[in-house]
Amino acid sequence: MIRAHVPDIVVGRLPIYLRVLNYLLAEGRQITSSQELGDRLGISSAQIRKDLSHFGEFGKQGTGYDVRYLRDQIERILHVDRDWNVVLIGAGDLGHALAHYHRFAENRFNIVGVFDNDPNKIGKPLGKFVIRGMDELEQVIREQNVKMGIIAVPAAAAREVARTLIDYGITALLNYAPITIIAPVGVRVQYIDPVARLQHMAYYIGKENGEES
Amino acid sequence: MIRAHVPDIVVGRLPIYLRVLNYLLAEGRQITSSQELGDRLGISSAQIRKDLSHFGEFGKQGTGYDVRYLRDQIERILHVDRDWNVVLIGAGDLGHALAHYHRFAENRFNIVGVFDNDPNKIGKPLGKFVIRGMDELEQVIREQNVKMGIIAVPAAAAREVARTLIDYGITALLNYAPITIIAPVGVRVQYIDPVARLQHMAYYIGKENGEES
DNA sequence: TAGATTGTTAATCGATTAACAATC
DNA sequence: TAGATTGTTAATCGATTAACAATC
Repeated sequence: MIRAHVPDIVVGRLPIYLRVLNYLLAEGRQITSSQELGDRLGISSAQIRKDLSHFGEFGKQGTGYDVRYLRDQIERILHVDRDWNVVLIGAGDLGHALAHYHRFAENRFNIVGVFDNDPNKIGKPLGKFVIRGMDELEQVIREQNVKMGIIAVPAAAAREVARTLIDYGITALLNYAPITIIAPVGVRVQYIDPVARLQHMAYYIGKENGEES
Repeated sequence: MIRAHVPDIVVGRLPIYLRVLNYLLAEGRQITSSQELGDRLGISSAQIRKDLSHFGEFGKQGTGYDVRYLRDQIERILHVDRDWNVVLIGAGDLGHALAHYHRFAENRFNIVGVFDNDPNKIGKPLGKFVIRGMDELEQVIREQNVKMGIIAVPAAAAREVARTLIDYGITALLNYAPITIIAPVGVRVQYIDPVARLQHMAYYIGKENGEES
């Protein structure tokens, strides 16, 4: 049965399923089960079966799932069975690490340009890239049909960068700056904030050290 | 009224509230409201009031919240009104960026050591640190009362690193490697996976480009 | 006082889990 | 066939929202 509307939280788990399936494949496994996947991910088998049921039927009763088939299906569902071009804005330390991060290309997210507004950086090499000025951004986005952008600039510049990217047609933003981006409908934003994650965990550690909140 | 049990999802939003309160403070604002906070964060004012109600009463009817007071209270609740020592494992590109990431120290998360198992890296400088061997890890954790660890090693090494950190008494892991860590109770794990985030968004972009799932 | 906004309750909405018929 | 595991239903659990009395 195919879904009317898939909860976003379910979509967000598919990349994790994809990852564990790729590991199973690398181990040479041909068949798996919702139980095994759940054990590896620390979630219930029921949740995995329920999540998958939003998209179709992928297993066989009594047997389980063909690892490669399920992997391929999830890639198709997520639309990651193709290349995606991505622009990276910000050529500081973070931009440097992201420009070198091999997992993007391994997963078919191809960075097609690194941009910065610092005249001292423009024209300089960064890994296999040459840092470009923001004046070239629109052209690259349009010519390479870029839909995804990574924001790796300081907080003070991030809102303006987001606005520019959206103006130029970007509809998915991965934002490393510690600001909330209020985007128009049709534009997705995901946040990466390691400080917020540490703060989240600090709540629990502090508690266990015997203090009330 | 003080809570029996605060949902984890509520705790996870406190760092975001903290962030916007700090921005308001930097703008010189003295008073705010759940409405204003919600507008800035793209969530409902009701949710903010409900979230805060798990921890006490922080506002005044008819007036709103004192920005500084609420900020201080949330810092106290999250236990981020103090320094936390953190170890960083992995001195590759990612470790390099993290070692330079000023927001950790600005938010009182102090990296007290950078570790790697590569003999060619051990002893080399990395920003203000000197890369140390894994044999020094236990001593640093115990002497500096470290409870938090950041994992920035390749996937193949990450599980073993996590196990070691937990053995040495770490109870909060920020994991950048694309693996799931099954940790014992009392140990928290947070994940940073930019590829998973891009894949999550690819689902929606692909759809809008006119394809079924 | 009049106006505004909180804190809280109750209703709604949504996600997870348990259980099991279907079936490989 | 017997055993195993899926896909799905219904029940449970939890989170969000709406509404408003309390009150500054």
